[in-house]
Amino acid sequence: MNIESANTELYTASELGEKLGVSARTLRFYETKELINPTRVGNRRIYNYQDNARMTLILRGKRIGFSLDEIKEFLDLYDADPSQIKQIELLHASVKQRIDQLKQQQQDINLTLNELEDIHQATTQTLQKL
Amino acid sequence: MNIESANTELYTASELGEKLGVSARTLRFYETKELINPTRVGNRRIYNYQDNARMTLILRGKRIGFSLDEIKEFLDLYDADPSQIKQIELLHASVKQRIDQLKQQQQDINLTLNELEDIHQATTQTLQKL
DNA sequence: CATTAACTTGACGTTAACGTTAAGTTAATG
DNA sequence: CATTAACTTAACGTTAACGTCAAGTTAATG
Repeated sequence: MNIESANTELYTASELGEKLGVSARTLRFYETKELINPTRVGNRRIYNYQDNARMTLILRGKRIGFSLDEIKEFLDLYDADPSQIKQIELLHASVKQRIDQLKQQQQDINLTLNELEDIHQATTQTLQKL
Repeated sequence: MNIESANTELYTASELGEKLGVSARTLRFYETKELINPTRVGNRRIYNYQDNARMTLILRGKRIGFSLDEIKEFLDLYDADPSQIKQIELLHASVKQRIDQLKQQQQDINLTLNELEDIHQATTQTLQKL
């Protein structure tokens, strides 16, 4: 990375929380769960660009409906050491499982969306006739 | 509905639970939450085809990541009396909200699926080379 | 430099979604 | 018809994901 693109944005807990729409308590909680690990200056937490990115991933996982434990597994996959064959096989299997689960979820969402859009059309028409 | 298509399949709590992959306790719990309302014979619960269908909807909602309260709202929409204009407007608005939320979720899932499929390809290749 | 605002670590409280006994009731069967 | 298997309600237990004080510490500012 060259000097110009060096990313130096830093946040306190409440600042990052504000930016992401979560409480500072939530950030501390995620830290105890080892989902994030902000730098300390003294004993104050400082969140950098990567912490921000990691939190964004976490929140995406939450919107999908994953538990924090599942999200942690997920993140650990990214961090896993790929030099061990056993590790790769585990990774391979668990990634496959996730993919299948998400595809199931896509189907569920599509079914639900279809029904909701039918209802939406019907109500829209009914309201227009008034 | 004619006689031939009359659906007469009936289940006890544990039977339906077995069929759906949930415990009988879960069915009772959902009943206290007013998500389902099986017929009673004496004080034994009997679940019919419609209870089954309703449960299938509920479980789909859960897979999508909705809370039981959200699912109840959702089901109440289907049951809502569409004769009142105020009701229709409420329905219209809340359905729109759900649709938006589900579309956001689709995006989140697509992003996640793309990343996971990249990983899956990589691990597949690595394992094939051995 | 005194004070306030923002931070820190506990620790207890809360809600959701059930699991798990416990203690009694009913249906089925040898 | 006695017993067992499946049911019932009631009540307490558990885990996840934070919220909410409380009590102390540090940074910023008039």
